[in-house]
Formats: sequence, C-alpha cells, structure tokens
Amino acid sequence: MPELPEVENVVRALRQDLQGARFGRVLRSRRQIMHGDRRPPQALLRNKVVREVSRVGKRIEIRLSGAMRMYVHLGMTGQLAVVPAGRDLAPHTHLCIDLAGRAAQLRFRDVRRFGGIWLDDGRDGRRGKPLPAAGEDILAVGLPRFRQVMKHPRQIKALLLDQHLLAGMGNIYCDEVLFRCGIHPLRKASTLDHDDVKRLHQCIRRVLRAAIRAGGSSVRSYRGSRDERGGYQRNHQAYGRQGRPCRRCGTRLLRLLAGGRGTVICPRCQRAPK
DNA sequence: AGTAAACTCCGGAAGC
DNA sequence: TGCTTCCGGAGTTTAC
Repeated sequence: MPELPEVENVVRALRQDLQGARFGRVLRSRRQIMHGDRRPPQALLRNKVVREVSRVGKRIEIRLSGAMRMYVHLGMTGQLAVVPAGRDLAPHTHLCIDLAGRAAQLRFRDVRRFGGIWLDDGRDGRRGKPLPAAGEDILAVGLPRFRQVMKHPRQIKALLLDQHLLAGMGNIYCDEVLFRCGIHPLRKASTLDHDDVKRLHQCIRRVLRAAIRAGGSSVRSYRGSRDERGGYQRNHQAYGRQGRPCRRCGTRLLRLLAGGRGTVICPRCQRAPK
C-alpha cells in the first residue's frame, strides 16, 4: 500500500525524528524480517549514528556511521516511525531500537510481513531474502531516459510497476496516471507515440508530486509516521472506483487484471488495444 | 532473449 | 458464528 508518495512522507518525518540520533539497545528484532547480514542486529546497530535518510523508489535507506546501511521496504503494510519509548507495543512490531538519550524508539511494524529490513556494511550479505530491486527513481528520470524505457514491447502497466527499470510506481498511482492519460493498461509501451510518452512522463510527475503534497493516500489502514491521514484519496479518479461512474464521461468503470494486479479503467476514456 | 502468467509469502477484510 | 476466498509487492518458476 505505501507507494512513492507515502514513502516520501515517511522519509521526511524520519529525517526530522532521526536527525543526529544514536542507536541504543535493540529491544526486539524478529529474525524473519531481518535480512542481509547474519550477525546479531544488536551488534551491528548499537552506537551507530544516523547520518542520512533517503529514498529510491519505495525503498528507504538509512545511512549510519561505520559504513553501515539499513534498507527498509514497507511492502504492503509496513510502518517505520520514531515513537515515545513508553508507548504500548503495537501488534506485529518486529523491530524496536532505543534512541540514546531521547526517550524514543525507532519501530518497524508490518502486519503482513511483505516488507523487511536489510543491513549491509559490505562484510556479510548472506542472510534471508535479496534486497528488492530499485532502479532509477521515477521522479529523477528525465524525458530522454523515460522515452528509452518506453521502447520495451511490454504492457505499459507491467512495465511501470517493474521496479528494476523505473522505481516508485505502485498499483494506485499507476491506475491514476493511466486514467488521466487515457492510456489502456494492457497497451504495449512501444505503441505509444511521441506525444503520448511526453504526456505520460509529465502526468506521472504531476500526480506523484501532488500526492506527496497531500500526504499520500489513506486507503485501507495507511497512516503517516505521525499517525495522520493522507488526503490524496479524495483525488482518485480510478483506483478503488470500479462500478462507479467515470468522473470525466460518466461511463461505468471496469475492473480487470493487468500485470497480475487488480486494475480499474474507464472503457471509454482508455480504449483497449487491438 | 525477452515477455507474461502462475505461484509463493501473510493475515485482515469481505463474502457466504 | 465460522468458514472460505480474495488481495497484493516482489521474487521465483514455468511456459511461450
């Protein structure tokens, strides 16, 4: 559920809350969600100082002292936030790190466990799942590079969702962007003309930036790091609106499968490929 | 070789 | 009330 705009808001909150923080005791670390280094998290993290918090696509990267990097992927239901040390431990909290001298903790919680945390200082990267791919961040991709990627003869939605090439597009914003551009999700990217590609590139940037500004989309149970709701779900034109009238032409929106994901389209505004 | 679809992980929500 | 089904981010596997 958390896509690029939601992750960007999480990163902005962490940047403030982790500014100059030093990790204390690791109070809890569920083995199954920790990957990369096989050594105990306590040994790897204690006394490390937070240098920088950033994001590539949906992947969060926390650079620590001693060349240690902590990558966090939120998957479907992950939450990463600094909370007061005394707060009750929410169910499915898998990692809990004290922040030295701050009466606060960095906590990672993930109900469905599709997310995870990777520790990497270059010395041992052999435990658990591989770090999910993150190509060039979609908001950092210029039009020339975008045109190059759009030459692939793949279904446009599957291509946009593939994090290896362009990182950051998820199901919600993909449907929103394709609806706004009037492009059918099953159309081959390589059949888009010069103008289509330009409009698509602009639209992706416009929608993602607007969603970041709005604090993301709160659908299902998503909340920001400070438990606030996003507001972008009010601007959704397609996602979650199957069976309801198209906001542009009134036609009933349809649900189909594209790139293996549930997808909502307007059959009139987004004409099917032959 | 490159693309696409099916399967896997998991647990809450929705449906029966 | 309690069971079954659905759903998805991303890796892996299988089939074109």
